[in-house]
Amino acid sequence: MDATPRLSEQACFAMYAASRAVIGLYRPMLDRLGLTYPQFLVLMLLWETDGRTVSDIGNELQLDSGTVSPLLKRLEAAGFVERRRESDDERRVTVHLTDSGAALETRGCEITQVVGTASGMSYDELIALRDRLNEFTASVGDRESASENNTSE
Amino acid sequence: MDATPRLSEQACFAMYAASRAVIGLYRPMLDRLGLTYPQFLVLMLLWETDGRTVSDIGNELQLDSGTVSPLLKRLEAAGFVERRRESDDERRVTVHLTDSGAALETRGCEITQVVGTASGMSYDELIALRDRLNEFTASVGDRESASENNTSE
DNA sequence: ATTAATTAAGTTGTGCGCAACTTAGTTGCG
DNA sequence: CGCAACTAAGTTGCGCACAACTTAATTAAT
Repeated sequence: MDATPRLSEQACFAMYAASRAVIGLYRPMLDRLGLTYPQFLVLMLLWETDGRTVSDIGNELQLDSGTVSPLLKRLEAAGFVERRRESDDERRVTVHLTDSGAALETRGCEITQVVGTASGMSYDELIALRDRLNEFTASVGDRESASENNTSE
Repeated sequence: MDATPRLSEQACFAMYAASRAVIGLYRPMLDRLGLTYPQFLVLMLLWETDGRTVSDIGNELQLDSGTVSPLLKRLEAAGFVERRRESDDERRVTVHLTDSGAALETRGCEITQVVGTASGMSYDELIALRDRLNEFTASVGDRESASENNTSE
């Protein structure tokens, strides 16, 4: 029972594999828009609320500035967003959709629909799976912040 | 109903976030063994069956040679595995645990136990979640191989 | 007002992950 | 045999992820 667990039995590996599989499904569709999956996630956030700060985007995606900053740089180079230094707090940079970035919204929504269909699950099943994963992430997140320092060697 | 979906409502994002969260939980523990999560996965495969080929490992992890080859190179440099050209088919390279690599098995198993506990889910819940994710991955995998060429533009 | 602590964003370095390509060994078919 | 098709592994290039660090602006605390 407590022998070496098989890789195929691991829920963690299943998450890792599922995550890459779904990104792989998005890839050919996003390629045609000139986007990667993380870039697409940023645009989804901005379609919902434009003008977010870099750190807000990082919090939503659970990514740090070392990932988000260069990603936004590429999104700006591609012409989908603009970055503006805020005058009331010069440390802050807000990110704004360009016309070109805003115009992708319709196509982007279609893509999420297609992916949902390809999952082979019903709407309710997807919701249930999502909620389970979010519980898992929350629980794991607590553990991480709890054991900042004390991984007793 | 068909408005722009919120990021927080997306099952795909939940997978992406959960995958990174669990790898983040593994990280400090694996760090102490001098391993990354993908490297740990390779060792799990070899603990189960030693002497696998590079392509077998790639198939199991669903990773291509562009990812696996340099990963194995680093595992070899770290002294956990050895690679051997097979004499019956000179194209094949088999990967073998060193004593040092084999010795990590006990510690490795402990780590998976700890992560299971940190998930905040029961054994049965984890099994159910894993099965759901594997269904999802399988279904998405079919879609990908099906639409190799015909993403009608 | 001065300065220490904090915060926001960005940079650097390493290791994936994957597409596209290369190299070399094997097989198939005339 | 000769050679095209295939296969296994590896290389290159780019975009994440993340740790560790830097820079610059703000706040707090005297």
